[in-house]
Amino acid sequence: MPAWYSKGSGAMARGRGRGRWLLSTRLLNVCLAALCRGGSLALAESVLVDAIRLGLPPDVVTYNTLLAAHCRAAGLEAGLAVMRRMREAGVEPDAVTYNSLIAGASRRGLPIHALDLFDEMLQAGIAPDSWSYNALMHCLFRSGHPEDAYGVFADMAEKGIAPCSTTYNTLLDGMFRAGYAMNAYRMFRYLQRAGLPVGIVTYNTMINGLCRLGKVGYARMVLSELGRTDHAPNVVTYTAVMKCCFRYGRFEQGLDTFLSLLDKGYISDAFPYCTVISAFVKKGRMEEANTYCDLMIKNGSRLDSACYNTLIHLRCQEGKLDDAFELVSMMEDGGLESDEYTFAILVNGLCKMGHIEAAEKQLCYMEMRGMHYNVVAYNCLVDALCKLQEVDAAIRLLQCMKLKDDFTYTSLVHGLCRVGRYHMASKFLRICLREGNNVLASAKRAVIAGLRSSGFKNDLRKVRVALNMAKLLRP
DNA sequence: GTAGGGTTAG
Repeated sequence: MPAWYSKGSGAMARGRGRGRWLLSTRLLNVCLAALCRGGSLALAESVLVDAIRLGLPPDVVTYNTLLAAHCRAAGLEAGLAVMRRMREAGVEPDAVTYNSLIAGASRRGLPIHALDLFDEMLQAGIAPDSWSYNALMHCLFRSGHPEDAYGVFADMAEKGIAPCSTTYNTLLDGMFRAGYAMNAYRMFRYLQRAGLPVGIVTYNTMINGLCRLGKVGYARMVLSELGRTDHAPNVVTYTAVMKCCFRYGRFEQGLDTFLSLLDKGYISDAFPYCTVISAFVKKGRMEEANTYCDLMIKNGSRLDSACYNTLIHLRCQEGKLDDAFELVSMMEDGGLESDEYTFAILVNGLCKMGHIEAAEKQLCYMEMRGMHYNVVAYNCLVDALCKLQEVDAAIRLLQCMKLKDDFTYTSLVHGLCRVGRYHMASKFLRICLREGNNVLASAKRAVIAGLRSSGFKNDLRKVRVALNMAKLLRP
């Protein structure tokens, strides 16, 4: 050992040594974070292998970075695999590790997993921070458990963890999703009055929530209020506005919004492209949809599963099923999972091309993969059977569906009316109303007109009573 | 490492 090293300054030298390692691990982490952000996960993994080979020790931040990226790209399982790897390497998970996993569970709509992870965290003696509570609350709201989400908020207050702007924004978003638009609106006003944090995310949450629930007048008001503040509207604001235009039949206005974003170079990711592509697909303007697909790909931002779903939907609607399935393989080979949207899009595409058996197989495959019950995919098949006048097959399918909604019954009621089975249609309409569901006004009109023309007076009376009852009971 | 915008069916 050289004299300068041992000469009374061992601690300092070791300290300096440790400092050097810290710096290098930090550099490694920065490098991995950049690679993960750019979507080069495989490269990030190989950099980690090289670092370990060079004797550079990865720390908890290294693993947390990789874990978050894997979780985002391939789901919770992939994140859990990284946690196992870090434990094997002797690095113990911390609050950040668990927060990322809970966020991963949230993205996949897995509230039970999120709750289990939160418990596991407590068991391991890792104190949850405000991010843990925010992520858990977010997961519960998004998966349709608003009461439990409020419970988490109360728990947070009880533990003395101060809510931050994210907490309030998550609450606002959750209220909208649970259908409590007015409560959200009141809370927004309360935040303003009380001087609590109200930023661009808050405004965007309000505008989007109001638009989604059809309260376009209120949304306009909040948007013009935003114009009078110091907060600049951003690409998120405009994407929400665009979507609202498309939804309420103002196609040209939506397209103009998109084009001005494009013109000013504001489009930094694929979100606005997906909105405008699917609006073109809905209009049947496939050529323009393809033009913007090319632009989106050329734009160079990483394509995630929602982008792939948009492209797959376009191919399906063009009748190019082989290309659509090719895209599914491409996304899965790239480490992205197909999700409930992918399956609904495929089932819909198969039905549209008349491949009913293949659509049924796709539904079975979905169950085999252990995916969540997919009401949209089932509705596509119900609708296709009705359109083919196979209403008995549609009824059989409906009877084994775990969950039915307005779409299910609208398709069936329309289908039954189309083949002149008005008595059966009125029966299902009443079942639907009794279950708290509803059908489109056009379906109600079809049943009433049919019953009237074929002289089913008793059924007509029962349907009218049921419709009036439902109207009284609805908020 | 958490919050806001995008993708499916009548």
